[in-house]
Amino acid sequence: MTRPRPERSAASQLAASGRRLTTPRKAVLEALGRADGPLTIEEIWEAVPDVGRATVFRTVKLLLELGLICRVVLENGSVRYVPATPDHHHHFICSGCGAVEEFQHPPIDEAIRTLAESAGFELSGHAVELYGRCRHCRAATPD
Amino acid sequence: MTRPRPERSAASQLAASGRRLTTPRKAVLEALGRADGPLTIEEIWEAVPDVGRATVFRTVKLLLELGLICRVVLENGSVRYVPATPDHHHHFICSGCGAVEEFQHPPIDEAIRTLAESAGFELSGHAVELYGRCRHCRAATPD
DNA sequence: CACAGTACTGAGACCTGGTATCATTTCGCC
DNA sequence: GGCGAAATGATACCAGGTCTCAGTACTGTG
Repeated sequence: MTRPRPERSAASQLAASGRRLTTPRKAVLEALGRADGPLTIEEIWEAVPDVGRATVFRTVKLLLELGLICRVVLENGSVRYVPATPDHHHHFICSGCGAVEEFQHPPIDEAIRTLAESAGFELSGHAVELYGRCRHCRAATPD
Repeated sequence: MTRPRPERSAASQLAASGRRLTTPRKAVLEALGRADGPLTIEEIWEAVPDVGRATVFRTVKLLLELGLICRVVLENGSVRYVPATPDHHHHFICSGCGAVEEFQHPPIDEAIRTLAESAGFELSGHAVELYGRCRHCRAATPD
């Protein structure tokens, strides 16, 4: 098996700060991996019986800090979570099916950097979220 | 007086949908205008005595819908509000002083449009927020 | 293996931001 | 002035999230 296993990096990332990859943590990570869309905390909790609500919150917070999962803010302000690719990326959120696609697009980052520089800002981070309808939903119900 | 008064447009915008520019609404709008940074709901409420909490929430929601104010999501997820310019714009949020600057930068929008098109997305909207330190704060405490 | 120390957990109380309800008030218009 | 719609304030309520705490699981050291 040469395929990288997510647990592997999760475990080592946690270990690096004296944390452990426990059963509940593994379960939350797997639940997010199984899902075919972003989940709310509530949905994660339902997908993970035998794990307390507080633990789900704690775990999600921890995984966020470690960059193992990613918070997605929908257009209406509600938040959901998806497993993250470690690289810098942005999200496209489909209002039809709720799917979230990650994308990278250097021109956007480049434009942002240029702007910040010319305005004298020192960037520490940025968030870009796109809202609309994906190929699938457009094909299903074209205007 | 040729200078456009915000109340003017607010009143007409409201009237367009059968709404009224009442005392509490004017007060909320003015409180946001007086502030030199984005306010939380709580701060708005404190700045506006004699207005009920529920009314503040209702008013903010309404003003948002009308585009008269703008929601700003901070890096930690908390939300604040600033009076909006009616044009499409993005935000730069300073982690030092909390100031929010609006900016327009066509290259960013252009890059986003290009990306969406090539991926087959139908865009309905997008959010871009930049986080970092502004000129002032950099000057005050340079690294 | 025993033991000590730390990380972690579940249950539930709690806190906080926001909404729903409803009787009352305000405003625009006739 | 009087009518009806819009708006309001008080308050009860709900949901998302945190805190506390007693107990459990794991790690490593002798």
